[in-house]
Amino acid sequence: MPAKIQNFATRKAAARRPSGGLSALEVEAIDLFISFVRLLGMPKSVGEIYGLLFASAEPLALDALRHRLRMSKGAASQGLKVLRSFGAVRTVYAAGDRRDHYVADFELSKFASAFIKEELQPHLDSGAARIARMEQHLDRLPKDEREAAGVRLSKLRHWKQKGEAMLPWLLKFLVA
Amino acid sequence: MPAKIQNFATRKAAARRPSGGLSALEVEAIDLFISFVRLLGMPKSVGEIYGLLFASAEPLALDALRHRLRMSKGAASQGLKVLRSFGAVRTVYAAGDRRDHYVADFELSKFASAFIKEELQPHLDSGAARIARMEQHLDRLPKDEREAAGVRLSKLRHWKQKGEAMLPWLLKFLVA
DNA sequence: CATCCTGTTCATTTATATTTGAACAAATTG
DNA sequence: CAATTTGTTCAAATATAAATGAACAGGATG
Repeated sequence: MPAKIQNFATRKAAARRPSGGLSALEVEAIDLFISFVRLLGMPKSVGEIYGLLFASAEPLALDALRHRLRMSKGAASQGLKVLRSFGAVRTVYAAGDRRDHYVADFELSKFASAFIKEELQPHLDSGAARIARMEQHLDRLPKDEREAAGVRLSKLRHWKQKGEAMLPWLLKFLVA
Repeated sequence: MPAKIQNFATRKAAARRPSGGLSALEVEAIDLFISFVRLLGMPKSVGEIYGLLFASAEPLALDALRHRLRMSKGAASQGLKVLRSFGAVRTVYAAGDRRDHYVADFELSKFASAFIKEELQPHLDSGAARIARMEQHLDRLPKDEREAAGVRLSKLRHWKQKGEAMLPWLLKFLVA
């Protein structure tokens, strides 16, 4: 019986969907978010899912996403997992339906802070550790090479410091 | 005759190069820059080359890079081309040697502004174009859907504005 | 409690990105 | 100007990332 309602809605909307079940507006949104998530190093499927949820007025279940995006079960499940993990997407209750229905959270900052926490911060940390190790090696260098290497190391420390100074600012800027 | 000098230097330094021709310090620098360039979406080979040049006191020719990094001719040539293209590396004159000798430029901002110019800016531009197209589509939507879609579009405009505001600031911060 | 429904996991397949090396071009040398 | 050196390009090979779909787990449903 819910199937009937869904069929009706689907048929009605189909008139505005030239490209295989997606409206022009949806396609633009999906493209936009694909290129956005790729910039952050995430798989395309994550962008597709978020893009469609962003464009959709109603919450969508995993199966609806699957069918409209022509995407495998696995990719949809994984993509939603990622999006849930940093709160870019959340489930809403749908009476009399035990599937999870998803809506997009509109805060850009969800993506930004996930990226900072999962990508930038770890890189800065491992960079700092490496610089520390390089300082150890410096001591064991013959004095003629030590000076040149020391100049380079101080450059690295300067960059690290800059990166560390930037992160909190960036976060504040994007979340605000 | 230059070959003899190089041989001597190579043999002398070999004592401090446990891992196949590279000193511990060099390996750390290379690792550091590999992860840095990967973050910017560049191939690993670019990080290897820059890392070794960064660590080296003397300018290195393409063949020297090739051999020490055990990298193909093609990859070394391509990598240097990329690095040259945004000024992360430059050639220095070496008397009586017709090969190009490369040194690392120490300005982090070279990477940063290349990334902004080649990645961020184009994404922002294409995003802006897409938002404009979406506004066109909006007009052709039935009025009941237009409102919901309008709210979403205004979110997108807000993000775009934020991105555009951030870029100049970011650039200034990193170049300074 | 057997069956159906929903979603997850993961080995395999497919797609994409990177590297290799041989062919080539250009410049230099004797 | 033939031979050599240096570097580039690009088609093919390789390595890496992502998507697929079948097997599975758990929870609802009758």
